[in-house]
Amino acid sequence: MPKTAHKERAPRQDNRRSALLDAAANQFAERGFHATSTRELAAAVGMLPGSIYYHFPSKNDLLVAVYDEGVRRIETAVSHAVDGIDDPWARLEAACTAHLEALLDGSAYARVVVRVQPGDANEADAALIALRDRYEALFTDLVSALDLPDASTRRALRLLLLGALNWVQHWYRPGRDTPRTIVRRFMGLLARGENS
Amino acid sequence: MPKTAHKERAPRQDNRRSALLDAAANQFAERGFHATSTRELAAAVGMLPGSIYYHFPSKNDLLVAVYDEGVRRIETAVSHAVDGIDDPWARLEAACTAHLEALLDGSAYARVVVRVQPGDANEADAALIALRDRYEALFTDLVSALDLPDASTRRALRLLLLGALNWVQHWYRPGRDTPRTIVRRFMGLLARGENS
DNA sequence: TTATAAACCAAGCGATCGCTTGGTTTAGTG
DNA sequence: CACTAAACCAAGCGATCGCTTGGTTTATAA
Repeated sequence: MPKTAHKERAPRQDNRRSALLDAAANQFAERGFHATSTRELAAAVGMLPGSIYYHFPSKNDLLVAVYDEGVRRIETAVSHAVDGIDDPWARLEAACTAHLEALLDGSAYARVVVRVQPGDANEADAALIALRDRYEALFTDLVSALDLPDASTRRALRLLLLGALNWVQHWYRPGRDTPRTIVRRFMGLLARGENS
Repeated sequence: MPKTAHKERAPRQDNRRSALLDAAANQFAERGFHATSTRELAAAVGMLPGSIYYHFPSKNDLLVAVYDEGVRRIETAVSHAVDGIDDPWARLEAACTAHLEALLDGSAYARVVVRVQPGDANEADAALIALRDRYEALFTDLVSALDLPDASTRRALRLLLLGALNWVQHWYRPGRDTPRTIVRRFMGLLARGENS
């Protein structure tokens, strides 16, 4: 007996799942995961608290969804930024600028990736770490294209840069330096082999 | 009429305030501020939840006390580390190593300073930021002793280093590199004027 | 030894937490 | 139009939250 051909119906247009995801990104980025309640999120999109659980099985899963989208957006921005550039150092600088712009000018999704720390969502930690590792592999490639002496130096440069960049949101003030000039200053501090 | 000479009695020896502070430092460092409940803290030192409020007026104030102690310990470690060293770059490197050792090998107090972010404790934010600024002024001095072209370069170096160092706890694994070698690699990546 | 304040205990208050359950409305499909 | 599943609402459950209040024990100074 043939299994019934079960056609899945498409989502409706008044679906507020994306609005809910946006609200979660904003709240998680600004107030942190634990400080944000499901009732606040529901109120932000004009629905009742229980309705959240039609779209996501738990608050943890909602965080993972936001985090995933955040990683995806940064990856996209960085990939586009380095596209068409040949010089390895110029590629790295373009990537850093895109990374920083995503964190500072960009959407709240990107900020969640940096703000939420391991341990904030106990059971979802593995998923978050895997996502972050996937993104940082992109930087591993960019650094490996440079002319550096050994692997430990490449690793140190990658971690130095990512750390410095992710920390910027702790002291950044919108009116002052742009992401571009910040990255330019940071790169100017580095010793590029025999200095260009 | 003379005001009654009111002699304040000294604290008793079985005072568990410091044990409570230690427990708070550990929990805040490992699980974050919001994820730690006052009941957990009380249980960790073997007292009842309400007894906390004899020592501290609120959970926020407890955080500020831990944070203050954390800043104090890092300041002490860094000050001792640079003591007796003359060369400005060597002083900066020693300071970075001490800073990193405090974060990684050191007590949980130091980790709280880096883990807890603005917005985690709404009303105590100002106090936390003031404490962190006080500490970072120490680095401002160290960097200003270097022979660097202008103020923006000094500022960039300070923020680059502090960012990279504070981010280390996200990827550090105790078995591998020591704080000393990590700092040495970081400093090796920097362009020191006309390279020594 | 006695008075006093330090250092807690015991019990619980009101609020809020994440989440569940059963029903209702509504948009899309045949 | 009839039907079905998507997308919610309405109401509240049990648990946990930070914190309070009134009483009890105990170390210390006089």
